[in-house]
Amino acid sequence: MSRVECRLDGMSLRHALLGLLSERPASGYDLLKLFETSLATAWPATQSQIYTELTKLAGTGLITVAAEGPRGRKEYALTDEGLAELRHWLIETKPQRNTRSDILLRVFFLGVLTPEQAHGYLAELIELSDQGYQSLRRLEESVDWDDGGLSVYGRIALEYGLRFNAMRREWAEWAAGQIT
Amino acid sequence: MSRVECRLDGMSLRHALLGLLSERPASGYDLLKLFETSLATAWPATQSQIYTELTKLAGTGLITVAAEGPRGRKEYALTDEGLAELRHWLIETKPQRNTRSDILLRVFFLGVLTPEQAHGYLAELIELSDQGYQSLRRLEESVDWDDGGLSVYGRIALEYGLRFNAMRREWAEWAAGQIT
DNA sequence: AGTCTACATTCCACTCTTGACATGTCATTA
DNA sequence: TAATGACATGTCAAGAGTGGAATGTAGACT
Repeated sequence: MSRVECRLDGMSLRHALLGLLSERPASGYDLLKLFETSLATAWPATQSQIYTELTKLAGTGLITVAAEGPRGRKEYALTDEGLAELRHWLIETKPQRNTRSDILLRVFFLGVLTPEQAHGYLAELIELSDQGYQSLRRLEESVDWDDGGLSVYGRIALEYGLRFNAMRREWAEWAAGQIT
Repeated sequence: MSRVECRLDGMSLRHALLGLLSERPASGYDLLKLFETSLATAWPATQSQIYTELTKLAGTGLITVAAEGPRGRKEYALTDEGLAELRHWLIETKPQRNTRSDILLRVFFLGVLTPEQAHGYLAELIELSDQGYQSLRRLEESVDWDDGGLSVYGRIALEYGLRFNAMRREWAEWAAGQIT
């Protein structure tokens, strides 16, 4: 009740799991698959990370083991406390952390390469952006957009990815033109 | 010479430092300031991280203490080995790591909020993007673009930031329209 | 009956990153 | 001369994230 929880800024993985469980109960394995498909672009996570965090979340009562299945399968479900925590995370305006981009970081130092090599790097970026764009288009076609609550906002997140890749491609083309 | 260096994927901070030192020698303090200004958008780093990494880099011979100054100031300079490592990092096509974005992650779960609250979140994003854009515009005006090698590619990186923030603003406005 | 694939979890060792704490010096200016 | 602010470095604990190894079960197909 009156526990003093010194909530830190990070812990987005925790909230990603709560968010996915807010839709429907799922096992660690299910969640891993969901991360690989829907959340991969926003917040990639590995198997070991997910299972570790699930154990912690169950320990603090934000989720519970709702059912046990065939192969030692544990199906987790969100508790009321967990939903409250998820809402808190979404509403309480946590100043969002700066994103890191090693792609952009490299750009700063392209001056140590020859112009040809720099062009090569930008060409790679263009290809990468194209691939990202195409892969999202394929995802768009394969997903059933009449699904759950994730579908509305999942579609919005996907649009972000499309626009981002398009933007990056155009920028890289422009940048290539800037290098004599 | 024939050391077998099992280079891992990450360690971008290391290369960010090598990159900055490729321009001119600098102290930890100088580098901290450079991170705050030029590299802040691409790869934020804290003081403790920078000093720790500088010590490590000096230990492995990628940089050296070129001079000592007034207040225990140690001026580091890139060695030939360090330059080689920087070039290696830039050229050897390391598949770039996925970026994490808690901003985008939240979007997936806006369904647990009311439409009004979701609109509120998107409005925050619009404001954030505007602020980012304006702040980069101000940086653009304050920087001497006839400076060193960083200026050409620094300008290109800055353009990336401008386009990114503009894209995100437009996307958030579009997204707000998608929510009934 | 044997084999293969998908399902399913746990543990470990390591690096990266953050945020705070701790310490001290030089130059300016009030 | 005393205070202040910019300069300058170092250390530590804890959380976040990576990558791999180890283990085993259920179902489907041959």
